[in-house]
Amino acid sequence: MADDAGDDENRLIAERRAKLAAWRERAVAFPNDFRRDALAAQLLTTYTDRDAAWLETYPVQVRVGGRMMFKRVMGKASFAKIADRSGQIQLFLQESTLGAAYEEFKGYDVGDFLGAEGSLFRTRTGELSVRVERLRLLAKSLRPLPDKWHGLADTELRYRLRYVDLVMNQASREVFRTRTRLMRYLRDYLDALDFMEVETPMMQPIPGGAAARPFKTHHNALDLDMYLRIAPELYLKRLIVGGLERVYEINRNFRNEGLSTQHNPEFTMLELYWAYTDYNELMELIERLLHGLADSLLGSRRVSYQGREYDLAKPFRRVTVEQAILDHNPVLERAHLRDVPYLRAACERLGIAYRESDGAGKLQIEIFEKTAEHTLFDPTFVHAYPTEVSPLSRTNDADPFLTDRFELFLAGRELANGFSELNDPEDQAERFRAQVARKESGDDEAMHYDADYIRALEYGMPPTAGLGLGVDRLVMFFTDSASIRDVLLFPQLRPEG
RNA sequence: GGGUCGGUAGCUCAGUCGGUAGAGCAGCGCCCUUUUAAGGCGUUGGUCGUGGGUUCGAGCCCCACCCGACCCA
Repeated sequence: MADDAGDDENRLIAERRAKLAAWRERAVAFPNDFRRDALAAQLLTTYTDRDAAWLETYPVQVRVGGRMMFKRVMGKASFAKIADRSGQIQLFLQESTLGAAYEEFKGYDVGDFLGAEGSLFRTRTGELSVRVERLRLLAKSLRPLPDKWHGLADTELRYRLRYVDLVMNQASREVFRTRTRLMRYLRDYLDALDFMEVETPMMQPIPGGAAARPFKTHHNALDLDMYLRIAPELYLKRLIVGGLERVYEINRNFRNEGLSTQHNPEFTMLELYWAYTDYNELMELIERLLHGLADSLLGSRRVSYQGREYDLAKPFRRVTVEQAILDHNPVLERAHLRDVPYLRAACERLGIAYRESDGAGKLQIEIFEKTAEHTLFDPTFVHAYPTEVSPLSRTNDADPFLTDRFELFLAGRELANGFSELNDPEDQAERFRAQVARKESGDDEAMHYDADYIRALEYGMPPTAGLGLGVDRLVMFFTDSASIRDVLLFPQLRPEG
């Protein structure tokens, strides 16, 4: 195997290889004819109330299998524990019943996969165990597992050797179980509201739907440059044009940006589009959704995250962008919040770099992000976003400087972004042209002009509201994880040196 | 990109003032038929992240780089 070229073929591995080579001489080394009839946790639960006497009177024969996590040889009898997907159960092995197989067992290593058949009993200390009558080696492990007491603690190794992390760390397995349950809940919730789950292109000729730098790739047969999507938004709204009315997609987006505890180049978003509603209804939807998630995942609406208590049962606070800026910048005056020179001066005081082409809306958002965003711990809907930074959002009827848009902040981070959709094709075309102008002035996160999307809008899109929700951040919150890498099975890391 | 901290045996970690690289677990050998981080006796195992430098002598001091964690931009 390629991975062994120059690998640390140390003595521990060499010893196990020698055992495997010897084992191949006298048996099918990797058999696949053993079948289990029970799981560890299932047995522990089922017989929890059965004492030693009962188990002697009514023998229960079981076949269990799993990875040996523990091995203790005491002369002519031994204990071992095997782990299956449900948990661990102890095996008790005796030379007197196993004969030659007992000698073989003494050569097995922690990490090996075993299949065992026998009857349940309780040890002197009351632990439910299997008195093994037949034992088989199902698969040899060549590499030693980490210390059984300390486990795998090194953060880097936990990410790089996730398979070992999952073997050793119950807490890690639990995070990913919760992640799966959370995604299941999102789907069930939306399906019950008659939403339709769809899949749209991840490879796009024009990357759209967000302000971000894309990954670029190339299709050879078409000789076409393509991009990994930064958002599915423009495709999902084409489906609203097509009459599907309620659609959602849960899948990966790709953004060619830095790595951090909050950012992975590929991350999971839920986007949903809901015709004949507006952004106010989305805020209500997301509040109910978070209630349901808390109830379902934790059984409580009080959530402890990174040492801080959150009460999701309280109504989420609502504040406009401009009010949030004023709250955190007492020196600024409302009357001047849309004056470009005034805002530029404020940016300079705050050490915020800006472009000549930045208007009042863009400058406002820069100030908001620098001064207010990280302070928004309790769930907070910030709404009334400037039109300038919301090229896909519907303009507010009363104040065209603003759009009908909100973002939800939780634990000092953006969690969701929603708005009433811009379904006026002429307004949208104008917004795209403004984005292209920004791009030409050097903003490489500005959007492209998507002519097919304009064409779709020209066929007519019903009034609609749309929401994007960062699933990884949601999982972080509900699993009390500090880093996005803790909730991704295989986070992006630099290649091994 | 900047700052702080870290990288020593398979794993978890010590390593004093610069003076022969250590422990526990795992492994190997022996003893042990109800263990619970079992116990007893013995024992193997090191590119001290990488490359330079200073020094009689570097895990330790200096420089550069690699990888990671955290904070900041």
